[in-house]
Amino acid sequence: MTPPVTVRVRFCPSPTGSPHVGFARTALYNWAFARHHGGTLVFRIEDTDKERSTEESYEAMVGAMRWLGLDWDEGPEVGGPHGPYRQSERGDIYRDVLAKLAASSYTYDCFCTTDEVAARRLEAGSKTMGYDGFCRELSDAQRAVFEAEGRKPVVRFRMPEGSITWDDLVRGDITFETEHVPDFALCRANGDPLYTLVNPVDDALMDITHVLRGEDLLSSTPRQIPLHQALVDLGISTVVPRFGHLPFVMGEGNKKLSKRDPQAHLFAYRDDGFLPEGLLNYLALLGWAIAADRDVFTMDEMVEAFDIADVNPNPARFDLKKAEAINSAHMRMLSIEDMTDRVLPFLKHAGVVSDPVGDADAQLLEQAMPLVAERINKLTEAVDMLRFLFVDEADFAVDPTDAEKLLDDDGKRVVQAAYDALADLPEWSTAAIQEALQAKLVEEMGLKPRNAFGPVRVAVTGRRVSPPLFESMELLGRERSLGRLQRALA
RNA sequence: GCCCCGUUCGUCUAGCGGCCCAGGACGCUGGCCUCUCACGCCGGAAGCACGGGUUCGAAUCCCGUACGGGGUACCA
Repeated sequence: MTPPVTVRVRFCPSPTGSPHVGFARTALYNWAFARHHGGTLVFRIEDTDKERSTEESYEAMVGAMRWLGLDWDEGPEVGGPHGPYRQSERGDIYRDVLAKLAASSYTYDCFCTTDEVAARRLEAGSKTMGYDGFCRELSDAQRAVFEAEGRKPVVRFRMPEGSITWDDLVRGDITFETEHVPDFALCRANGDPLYTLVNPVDDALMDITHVLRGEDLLSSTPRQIPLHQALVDLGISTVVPRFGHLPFVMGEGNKKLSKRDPQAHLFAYRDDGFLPEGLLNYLALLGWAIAADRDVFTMDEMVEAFDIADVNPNPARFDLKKAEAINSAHMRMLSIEDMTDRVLPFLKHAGVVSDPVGDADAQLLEQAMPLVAERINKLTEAVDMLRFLFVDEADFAVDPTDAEKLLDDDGKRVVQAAYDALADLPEWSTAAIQEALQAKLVEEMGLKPRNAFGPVRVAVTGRRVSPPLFESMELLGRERSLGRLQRALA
């Protein structure tokens, strides 16, 4: 199933709150679909809900897309021929479309209050919820009565008779009987347009060909298709887009990942040291597979292989462990230079190096990164791994728990022996250090390697977990290394 | 209540009628490697929700049931 070459998709979050992982997954699939087909990705901001939309959230949405590296062809900051791309700036457009719709009686004014509708339903014992069409065929006289009462109408779409069927890109044929789809409101009584109007209208006006969105919007599709058809009929647009409804990303338990869930926040992963490409790769796996026996891939590879028809319709649970494992695979794909660049902000933030970083520290970092690159799974892990190299001697501290475990009396004897072996070492190199310690601690004292080097490691790096010991000591230098050994004996 | 969607190892998935007494990954687990950690390598346990059909043959198609999810707003 090859879509036309003129693929145009959109990603249109509402700027309410902080972007979450579902946001990223939907953005990713739209992006991959657009790129795969050489199409256009429109980034639109759905901020018609003035109560909940915030500028801060808008900035976060744009920032999230930038961090993820998902670029868009039309939208905020890049413009485009169908702007503006924030719905709060498109009021005139919606008013105009609403007027055209009303003139062709696709819509009607409805004066009912929510309470009245509910009361009628109760009385009739009706099984269907939603609006009952009371104002569909209002006479001028009835209308006049309502207006005399000072009522302001909402505008409702007149749902056609029959059924609505579409071939969902993810799920295949889906049919709704329109008797189960009540006439819905397109704008508030005060004239403010609602999502129900604005979303399909913008898709139509922006020539969107494929709508890929969350499963939660599936039941709004039977309302949107007739509206699109009305817009085509009125010459406002030319085609009804195709729809594809993506499965949810679920959290713990079996609930859709909600914004209140701490695990849901996208920036939490950024701050935790995830690589955007690692997170994206993991998110892609939640509903799509590149091959039967493979799950680590680059975004280029995803673009090449992505087919919306392969997307799995059932909801997927977010698994942090696997996300970390995938991220770790991407960490190992990074060059040392690249990883260094990405680790640097975390080192600065933790105060391990100054900002901007000094020449000496930069050089030390360059030498140290190869030692840690293979043993960290997230960028943040470099901080604890490297701190001992950069810290001032006065501020150097040994982890109390590790000290208690390894720097007991036996441990101190080992450290003393290590000091003796190294004090007069003619050449301070990894090989020489290793040779000297090996000879003294292992061969002479008969210690097992892990028991020999453990106490030394804690004394020198401050932790039981560190980069390789001998290399670390070389980088630290003779004076600081010996100083720390001595300090551990105190 | 009504409408819609979904259901393969604990989790994410491959599978689109015979290649499957179901493959991969994460996790778990036994071992190897090893100066810690991490990486890497070898092995193991673990799954087609249930019941009917259709068919020579079903994880794959159809129908029910159960369970899960979504919608049912002058939110998006």
